[in-house]
Amino acid sequence: LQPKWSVTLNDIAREAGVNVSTVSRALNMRNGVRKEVRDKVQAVAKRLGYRPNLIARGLVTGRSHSLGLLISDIRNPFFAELVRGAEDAAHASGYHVLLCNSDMDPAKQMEYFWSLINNHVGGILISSIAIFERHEVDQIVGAGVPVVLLNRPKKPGPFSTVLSDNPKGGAIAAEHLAQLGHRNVAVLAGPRRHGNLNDRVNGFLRAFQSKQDGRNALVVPGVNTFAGGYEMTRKLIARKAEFTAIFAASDIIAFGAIRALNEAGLRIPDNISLVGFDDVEMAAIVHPPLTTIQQPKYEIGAAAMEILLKQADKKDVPAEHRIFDVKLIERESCRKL
Amino acid sequence: LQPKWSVTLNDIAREAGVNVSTVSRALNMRNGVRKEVRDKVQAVAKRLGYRPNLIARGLVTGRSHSLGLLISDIRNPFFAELVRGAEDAAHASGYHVLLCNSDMDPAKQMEYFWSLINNHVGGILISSIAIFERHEVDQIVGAGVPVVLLNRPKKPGPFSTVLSDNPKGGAIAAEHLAQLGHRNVAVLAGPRRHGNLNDRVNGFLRAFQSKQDGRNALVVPGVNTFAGGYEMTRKLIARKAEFTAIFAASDIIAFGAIRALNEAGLRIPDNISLVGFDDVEMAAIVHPPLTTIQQPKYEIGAAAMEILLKQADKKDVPAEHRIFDVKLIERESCRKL
DNA sequence: CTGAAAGCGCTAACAG
DNA sequence: CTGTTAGCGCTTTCAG
Repeated sequence: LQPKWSVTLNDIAREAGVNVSTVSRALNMRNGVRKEVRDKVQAVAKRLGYRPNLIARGLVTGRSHSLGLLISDIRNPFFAELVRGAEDAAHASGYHVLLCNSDMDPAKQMEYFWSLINNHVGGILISSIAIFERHEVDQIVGAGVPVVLLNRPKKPGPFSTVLSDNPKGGAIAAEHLAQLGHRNVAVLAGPRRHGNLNDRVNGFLRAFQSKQDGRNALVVPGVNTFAGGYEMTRKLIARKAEFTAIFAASDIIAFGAIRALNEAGLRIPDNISLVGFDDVEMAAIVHPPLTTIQQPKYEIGAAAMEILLKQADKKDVPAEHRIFDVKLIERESCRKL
Repeated sequence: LQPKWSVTLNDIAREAGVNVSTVSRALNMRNGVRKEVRDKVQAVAKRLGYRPNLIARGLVTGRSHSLGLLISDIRNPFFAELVRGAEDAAHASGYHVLLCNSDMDPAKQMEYFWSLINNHVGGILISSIAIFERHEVDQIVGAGVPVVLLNRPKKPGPFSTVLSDNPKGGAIAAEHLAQLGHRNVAVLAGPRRHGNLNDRVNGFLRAFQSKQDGRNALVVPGVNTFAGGYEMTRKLIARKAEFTAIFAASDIIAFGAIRALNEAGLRIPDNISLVGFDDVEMAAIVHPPLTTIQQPKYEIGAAAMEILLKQADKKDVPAEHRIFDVKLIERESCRKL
């Protein structure tokens, strides 16, 4: 049907008997074009099925139409929710998102970062690992692209941050378990260097041990996945640790714990109480329905993207910081001792 | 630190005292450059912190470095798994993926499609809706970009397809339920025009009703989400339909059904047996663990992407078709009548 | 209001 | 082997 792969401004210009620049102006609705020729140009464009090449446009304007989304694994439902919020916000502003899964691997993360830079994204949303090395921070800053971090507390510096009140969430979980009479609790902490998760367990520990009446928290590190939660719990059981409750630093870890507990013949909450963190959709339908700390995942993703959009393709927009509140969702995975 | 935003081939050329084209050749490791100057150029590039502008390169080579991923909702764990497979495959070939959530909305889908075209992606993987209108097919073909479909059976035509054997999966589910003695089963079918889901229920219906001994299947349409499964099941209960088992066309629908059943005081599998489709990770840990049809989601995504990569930025590569096998995973959500 | 020309950063002929 | 030139498709001066 079409001889050429795609039709360009030049094709329209020739067909309409005007100059390319006029076509450009006409199509971009700039004023400074007689209505008469503008209509004609637009008619020709339509007839030829013109599609603007945004890549070419971006090259000259210096503005991109895409943002990077650097997370650890989209299969984690927490990230799926977050990414959806971010994508919706980006789409509303006419931007695309490039999805990158780093698996918490610092090398892979930096590789993706530079690759995004090479593709001239307007900004990058990062939620893939907790802590950057100093030289990594320097590199990122040097790249000159706006960055929003979703995994570390606000810090003076060039990066915007948005996150939920993780320490408070941990504290709420501790209060809850303490109130139910639990004195020995295992905390499934996740990776040692994971900012959000660490904040949660630190918040938990501080609150739980504040009252010095023989409370005991046993923290076990691991991977922030279903398999990770499963493994941590199995280890716990194998080593015959004494505990009546578990605080999992994320729901996905809690789900793994449920599986391990079930396999070991331990019943929730009869033998072991369990509280998670995130309140992903599935938390309500696992068995038993999981008591957990809720944080607004979609909103966090959307808010982060909105900040990024403000900064994208601009310079010297100041960093911005937002913290979202958390709350306890009581379901059926905890019992009074 | 750097006065300019980013360093270009020109900067290197000036600094190294050679021509841009020489720099280009040297950096791209093309032969035809004396080792001596190549080393010098590369040294300068490194010192200046050169980053190739892939956007500009793409403009001249006509090749892109990104592919579109057009799905309905990343929050659906099935898609998350699929997307992860696709992204890994793309990344292995140096491509990025643009994630688009269409929510099964045909208009939104076409909007995304054109937007991807305007951004000159090398190909598009579509799994967001079942059936295209004729004019939509024409548009997509006319856009001249390779497309792999994940949601409709192989058809003679320009589109590659990869999917699992949905009819067989449905049939297996039917056999299983029939063998357990169920005669009245409700099937939670999902959207009427959803290719994969329709194939599953048709496969189910054909197998279930083949033996003419008074078997009865009641199919109820709805949305392919957790909320959708919940709603369909509530409707079923409200209308006091008679059934001893449910076949849900997807796990996510099954999860919604579990919630509705629980709320209604119906126990699984004591009162109602339930079988799903997909075998997402959560299927193993909901209560009770869900009997379901397994399909290789990650592999499907990866295979689709590999086909797309073969076709990306090339023309006249023939369409390719792959079908993946499915199998029954027996867990604890069904009982013998 | 419109055309001509320059150029974004890069590659790809074509000469030398 | 290397420099010169042209041009990808588009926007944006700058003249007219």
